Amino acid sequence: MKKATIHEIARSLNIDSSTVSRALNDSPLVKKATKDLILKKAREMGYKRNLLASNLRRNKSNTIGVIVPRISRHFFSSTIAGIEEAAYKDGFNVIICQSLEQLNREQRIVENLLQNRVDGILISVSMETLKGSHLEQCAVTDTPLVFFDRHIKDLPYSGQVLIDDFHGGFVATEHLILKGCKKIAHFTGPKNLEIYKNRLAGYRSAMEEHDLENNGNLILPSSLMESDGFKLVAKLLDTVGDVDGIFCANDLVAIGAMKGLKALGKTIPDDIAIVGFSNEPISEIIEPSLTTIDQNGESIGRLACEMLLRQITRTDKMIRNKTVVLTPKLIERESSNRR
Amino acid sequence: MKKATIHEIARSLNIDSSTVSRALNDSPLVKKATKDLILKKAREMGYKRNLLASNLRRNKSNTIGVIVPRISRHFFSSTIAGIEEAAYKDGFNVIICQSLEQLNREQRIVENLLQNRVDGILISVSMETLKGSHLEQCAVTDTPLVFFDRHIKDLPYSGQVLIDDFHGGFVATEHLILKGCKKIAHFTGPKNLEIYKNRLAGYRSAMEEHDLENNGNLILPSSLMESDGFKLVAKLLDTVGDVDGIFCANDLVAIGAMKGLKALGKTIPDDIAIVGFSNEPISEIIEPSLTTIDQNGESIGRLACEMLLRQITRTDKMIRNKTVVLTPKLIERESSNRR
DNA sequence: GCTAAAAATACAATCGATTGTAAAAATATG
DNA sequence: CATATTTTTACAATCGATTGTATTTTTAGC
Repeated sequence: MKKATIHEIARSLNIDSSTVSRALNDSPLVKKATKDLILKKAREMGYKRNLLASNLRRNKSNTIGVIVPRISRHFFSSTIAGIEEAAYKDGFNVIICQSLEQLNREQRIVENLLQNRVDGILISVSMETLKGSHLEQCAVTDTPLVFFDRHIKDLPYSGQVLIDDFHGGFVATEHLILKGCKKIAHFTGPKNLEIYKNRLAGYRSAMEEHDLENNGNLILPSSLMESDGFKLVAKLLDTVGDVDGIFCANDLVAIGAMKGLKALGKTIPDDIAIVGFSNEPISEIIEPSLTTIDQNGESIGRLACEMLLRQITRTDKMIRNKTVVLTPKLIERESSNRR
Repeated sequence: MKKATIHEIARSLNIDSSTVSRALNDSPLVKKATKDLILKKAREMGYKRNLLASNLRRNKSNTIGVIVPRISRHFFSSTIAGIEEAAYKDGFNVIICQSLEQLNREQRIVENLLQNRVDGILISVSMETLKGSHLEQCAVTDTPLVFFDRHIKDLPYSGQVLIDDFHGGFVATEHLILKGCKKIAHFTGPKNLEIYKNRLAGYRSAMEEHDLENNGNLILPSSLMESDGFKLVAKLLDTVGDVDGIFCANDLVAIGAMKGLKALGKTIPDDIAIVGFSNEPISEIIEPSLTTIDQNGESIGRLACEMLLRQITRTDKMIRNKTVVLTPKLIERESSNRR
């Protein structure tokens, strides 16, 4: 069977391949009659443009790479939805990759995307990503890079779309305070990630503003797994007896905590009220339903993608180090609804 | 700044680019000393192989495309985990795409993957996919294709890795029967998809084998959304009063049904027992926890990918129309635990 | 030290599409 | 009808890497 390249088409019509190429790209340099002829023949021969060749020649792939820790996390799959929407609108393709929270996977992915000459990269870094040496390659190859949500500092050539985690942490904590909680603990995330540092800072700020104790005993580190939440409540109640509220760095930990508390015979929210973070779908379904902070993943994804596309098709000079911050919002549910 | 191609490296070392290429590919045709020299220079110049050019020339991309309805569905993200594991082992890259249950998106994705010259495609089709005309392109371009889970019939050139949905439906239904249910309804999925037809057939078979009524009133079609389950229970209890068990085609519908039943004042499992399908993580967390059927997504993904890779690197002739069937297993939880 | 064999490198074509420019064909102008 | 102008098509280089073959260099053997 023939391969069906523009050259095959050209040969079979006894014309030049450059004319075929132009016809297939609907160039005004080719007259209507010839175009029709070529298009018909192309269809007939089952022609399929070879994007490798085309991209190589044009030095442009019309493709952006997206790197997230895990596609199964609801927050990330909604950012991806937003990204794909924005990308599709401008005729760009999206390659989705997951680092599975591993730095070495993230490095391999970046390397591969750059080798495949994507036009730009959107990334939400892994928990293991402390610095961006592997991302500097993007600057070297002049590939625009935009962080969303989980970012790292000090990469001046990139843009970022973030949510105001400080505000989220503040609002979550203050909500518990307003519900009457006096001794509120915080289960935090990996301390190398800015977002968790900021949620923690928001917690601290709210506690201080209301003159509540927030010492080390009340702040327990987790690695964001459900099992962490389960174990941490036991530890917490062991060291600090009279906790009446917990703000968790994400919903999974919050759910683990709820299960742990139930196992310890505590009732939610009356003994201890809980607030999570992320508004995972499960937070609405469990019982009691979980009060949480919604981040609007789709907007984040859309905005990040739009920013990236602006850099790719930059009319003006490179827009460096631009930051957009979105404000998350509290979703009140039963887990904090104290009488 | 220079582009850093093999030609740049060659020029700066005053040797030929073919030698550089061979050195970078660790060919035995280049002696150690030159290799070292070239590698050093390449690193120094920040060389990055252009995979577009390489793949074009080699006519091979070392990449497979994966198409799933939605990456956020737990079952699919676990198949993807299995796929990536198997692909990585053989040095293949994976491009993940989601059809979002839309045929036209699925078509665009297939087209794009083929244009990008992936070495093979793994697909679990959308709900709208009734026939495989867009997939026939794979045969035309000689691109191996393997279905997993959601497949369509009559595409003889492809392989498939399925689960025994008939058995799953049978086991789920029989479980309810053994738990003492007499009038069991089934909320089914889109009837164009084989898997839902098979689950339904399994349900029917179990009911018949135990001489239980299974007429049309008991079989209600859903489009697999939580909201469907919620609405369907009301409808069901309206038309058929004394239902005491429901087997749902997936977990989401089951959860909707549970919520609907609670809203109607029914208790689970005592008034009505429920069984879902898929073992989504949420099924373990809700209360009562949901009895369901586990499909072992990771194995499916791994096996499908291995089958595809075998076709890509086919030693023997094309293995066509091979089918592997996995047996799903029942996970007993509270939603069916009648006294 | 000289030829034969082996090792290392250079040359050149190729993958498929794109694109600037030259050439040819069609049309317009006087 | 001859020339100028415009349209259409052909030629040829290019993107960056790979690879079969030819050539040169090195090593071996005597």
